[in-house]
Formats: sequence, structure tokens, C-alpha cells
Amino acid sequence: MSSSSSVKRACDACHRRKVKCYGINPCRNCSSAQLSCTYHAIPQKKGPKGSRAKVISELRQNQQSSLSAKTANRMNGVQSPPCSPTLAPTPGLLTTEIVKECTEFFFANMYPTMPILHREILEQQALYVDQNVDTYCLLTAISYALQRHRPLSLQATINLPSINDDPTDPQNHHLHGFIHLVNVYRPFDDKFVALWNKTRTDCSPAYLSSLQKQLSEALPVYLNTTENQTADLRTSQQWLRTMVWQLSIQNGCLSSNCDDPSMTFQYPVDIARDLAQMTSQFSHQSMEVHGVGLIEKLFDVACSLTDVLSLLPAKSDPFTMGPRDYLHQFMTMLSILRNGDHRFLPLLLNKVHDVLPGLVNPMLQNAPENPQMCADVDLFDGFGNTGISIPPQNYNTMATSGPNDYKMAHPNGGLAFDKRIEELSSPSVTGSMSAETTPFTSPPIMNTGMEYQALDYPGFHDLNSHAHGMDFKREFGVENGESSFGVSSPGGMSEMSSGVASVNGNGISGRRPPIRQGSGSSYGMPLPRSIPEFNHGHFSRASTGGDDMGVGVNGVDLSHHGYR
DNA sequence: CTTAAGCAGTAGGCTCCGGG
DNA sequence: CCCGGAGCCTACTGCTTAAG
Repeated sequence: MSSSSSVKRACDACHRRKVKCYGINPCRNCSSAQLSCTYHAIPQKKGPKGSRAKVISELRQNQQSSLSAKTANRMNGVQSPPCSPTLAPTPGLLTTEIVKECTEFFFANMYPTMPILHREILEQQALYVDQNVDTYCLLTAISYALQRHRPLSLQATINLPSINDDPTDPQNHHLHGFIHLVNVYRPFDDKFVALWNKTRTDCSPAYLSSLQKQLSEALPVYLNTTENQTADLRTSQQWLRTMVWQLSIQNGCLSSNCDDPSMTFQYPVDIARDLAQMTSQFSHQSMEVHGVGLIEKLFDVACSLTDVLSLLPAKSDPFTMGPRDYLHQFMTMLSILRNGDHRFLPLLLNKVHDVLPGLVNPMLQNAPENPQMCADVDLFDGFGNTGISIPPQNYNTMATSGPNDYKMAHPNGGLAFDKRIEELSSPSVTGSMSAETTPFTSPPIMNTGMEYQALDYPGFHDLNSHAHGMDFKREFGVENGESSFGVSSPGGMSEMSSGVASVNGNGISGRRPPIRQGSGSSYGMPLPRSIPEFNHGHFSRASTGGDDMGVGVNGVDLSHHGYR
């Protein structure tokens, strides 16, 4: 404590003893202790030495970590222990029971897609967890990943695995699925990432077509894998097909009269149909276990579907499944997966509203603040038709078109929608447009810092009268063991729906940033900040370092280890 | 636009109270 | 007597603003 009588400088002895010095020589303390009163100590230089605000940033970080830990514990109904002020492990924070439960959960659910830990070794080391810092950190990371629904970010330094790598591993049989997953991602090398990030421009239709072919052949029709693995494999495969298709349209490689379905504007519908049919066969749990990575993939596929949806004619037969029904399915999935933690639903709804403004009640813009409002959303007109006759609000923002051009794209206007898309997406056109005005995109629709409360999406009224709040399995036709959708070969390219690629459409609205903005969205949509921007199950387009960018599977970098 | 002065916030050193 | 730590002091830093 400093007082008005404090001396400017304490003598060496008083300074060392931390007692009040009176400043005289010899001072009272030195006199009574019979010490020589000296002032030899060299005062330290005052003021900050390192970078400024180091302490305050540390404090902020510590408080944030503490808050996260408390939140996580509260979620599990566990009383939060006092936060350790040091970096040392807090005794009792990670109990044997928690370690055992996490281990069990990991090997039961996540090991098939993340075979990165050896169970016996892990269990052996877990006994000495307090003596083994590395294992402690690893187990803590697993706990964190499980509690926070985040994939492990451990970087693989292994070669391409094979079934016979370790005959003693009791989990060996799970490698089948993992190798399948590697095969799905194998075609995505540095070249693809460079093209994706636009650090390369030599993108040929033949290359993209070859990629689609490899993708469609990457998985066998019948997978000898667990349901969890199958859900991840099938979803990843369809999502990657969508990514390649997006690259195709970015490079103006699509054509309305191409023999290769993957090079047409209809392809997202095929993908959506296949994925919708596949996901209908998966249990809720088998999809949720993959966390937000799988949700993002569903979201990406649904976004591409939405983009082409505005161009499709109303289905003639209201009693068959169509693109809008697939979209409905994806919305329902986004609304119920992850226990209502559906940040992607409002993004998709906003995109639908933006691309197909006639479909969604304008009040939907307030959806995040008004969760119940989703129950009243009438997306379709009751006959499975979207509001095709209503021009997109921002259509006239496109550089190549005046406001009146819409009439040309309208069915009555007489311009084929494929023709129209080709015109809009051809390099000669897009080259004159800014990245912001590229077709097939969504404009920035919300702030990055936006957080969404739990948002119910009980469904919207449409022709198929999907009941609100329906059970997941019933909703997707699983309960009675059959899908309510058309049959298509899993993972393969399917025939186009009849009549979908005909002349129709109202032009394509929106703008698409060419570079993926560091989020799960392939549309450059700013996602809520709460959605982790790292460790998505796929790569990010935010990076400009395409050449050294690894293509990952659930956060595991495969590109440097022969998975090319 | 550049430069310098002023200002506010920050970090670290200091004294020394008071509990053990 | 030891020493943790409260409170004060001051050098330092980065931002803002005014002057040239």
C-alpha cells in the first residue's frame, strides 16, 4: 500500500524485507537490525516490455475459456469446478468415468470415420492419465470434441491405411469404411483446390467430368460398413458432387444439351434426389454423430438445389416427388438434426426467400427473432409450385440485364432457361461482372456475428402435406422400411427427372462471391460466428494458398500422405 | 498527406500493510 | 520475520487530432 509518507525509494534492506523505509540513511529498520543501509539496487526500467495489451488479452482468453468450461459443464448437468488459475490440469476435472464414457462413445460412433486412435493403447494410458500429459491433452481434446460437437483436429501423419495394417487391432474391421472415405476424397488434390480457390484457371470440362465419374464410382452400391459410416460416406459423396458441379458452373462448363448429366444445370436436382433418398434410410443418430460437418454438407447441397429451383417448371404431376419436395426434406433435416441447433436453417430459408421471393412469406426475414414464425411459412403455393411468376427482387442488379430482361427469361418471354443460365454463367459474361454479381449465389443475408436461438422448423404446408413436427423416420419414410422417394442408385449419377430441364425459369438472382468465405457454405454466405470456421469436414475456400492446402476428411489432412 | 503533440490506456516496478 | 498482494507510480504505446 502506498501512503502519502511513502519514500521515493526504499533502501536495499527494506526493499528486500518489504517493510516501510523512512528514507534516511541509515533508516530506522537498518539501524535496529544493525545493517548497513545501502541503495545499491539498480531500479528496473518501468513500463511495458513486450507487446502491449498482452496481459489484458490473456485475461480475456482465460475468462472465455472459463466461460466455455462452465457452459459445457452446465450442459451436462455437472457443477462447474473452480477454475484453475494455472495451466496445470485441475484434479478431478476429467474423471475416470468421463474418460471411459468418452472412449466408449468415440469407438462406438466416431472411430469408423476417424480411426486415429488405438483403443488398447488409449485405455492403457488412460489409467495413468494424470502422469501422461500428452494423453491427458488428447483425452481432453476428445471430450471437448464430443461435448462441443467438433471434429478432432489431429493431423494424420500416416500412409494410406490398409485392412492389414495392424492385425491385432480389434477395431480393424472399421477400416473398410475409412478406406472408402479416403477413396471418396482421393480425387480432390491440389489442382482441384487451386481451381476452387481460383489460383489456377486451367479448368477443363474433361477434368470436371472425370472428377464426377471418379466420385460416382468411388463407392460400391452395397457398403459393408456401419450405418454411421454409410451416412457419412454417402453424404460426403453427394456433397463433393455438388462442389464439383459448382466449380463447373463457375468455369462456364455447363451446357443444356450435354450428354454428361453432371455437366448440365439439372445436376443439383439429381444430387439432391439421391441424397434425399439416401438420408431417408439413415437414423437420426447416425447422422448427428458426424456433427456440424454433415449438416453443412446437407446445407451446401440444398443451396445448389435452391439455385436451380427457380429455373425449374412446376411439376405437372402433383403426386410425385419433385425438386421442391427434396428442398423441403433438407429443410426439415436442417431443422431437426443436432437437437435444434440449426443455425443453417435460417440461412437456407433466407436463400430460398432471396432466390425465390415468391415462395416465402416476407416476414420470414425475421425468422431468427421469431422462431414460431417458421410454422407459418408457406413455402409453396399448395400445388408444389413455387412463385415462378414473381421476378426475383434483385434480378435487376445483374450487370448484363436490365429490369425488363426478366420478361425475356420468363416462360412466356420465350428464352430457354438453360440458354439463359449459359448466358449468365459463361465466362464472357461473368468476366464483366464483379464477383459479387456472379449468378448462382446468395447475397450476404445476415451479419456474421449473428447468433440464432433454437429455431423450430416444423415444416411448411405443401402439396405433400408433411405434418408439422413429424417423427424423423416417419417424415423420411423409414418407419415402414421404405423410402417415399424414387429409387436411384446410391452414389451414382441418376437419370434426370422428366421435363425439368425444359424451357422455363425466371432468371437467376443473387450474387456469388467466387471464393468460399471461410465457412461451411459454398456460397460465401457469412455464417454465424458461432459456427466454427475451422475443422469443417471439408476444406475452406478462404485460403489463398491452394498449392499447399490439404484436402481433409473430418479435419484429417490426407493430401500429403499419398491420398492424391 | 505527413508529422508531431496530446491523450488515454496499459504494463510493470515499486512501496509497504498486514496476515501467518 | 516472511512474504502475498493491494495500491500507487511511471514509462511506454498506440490512437486521435491539429498543424504544416
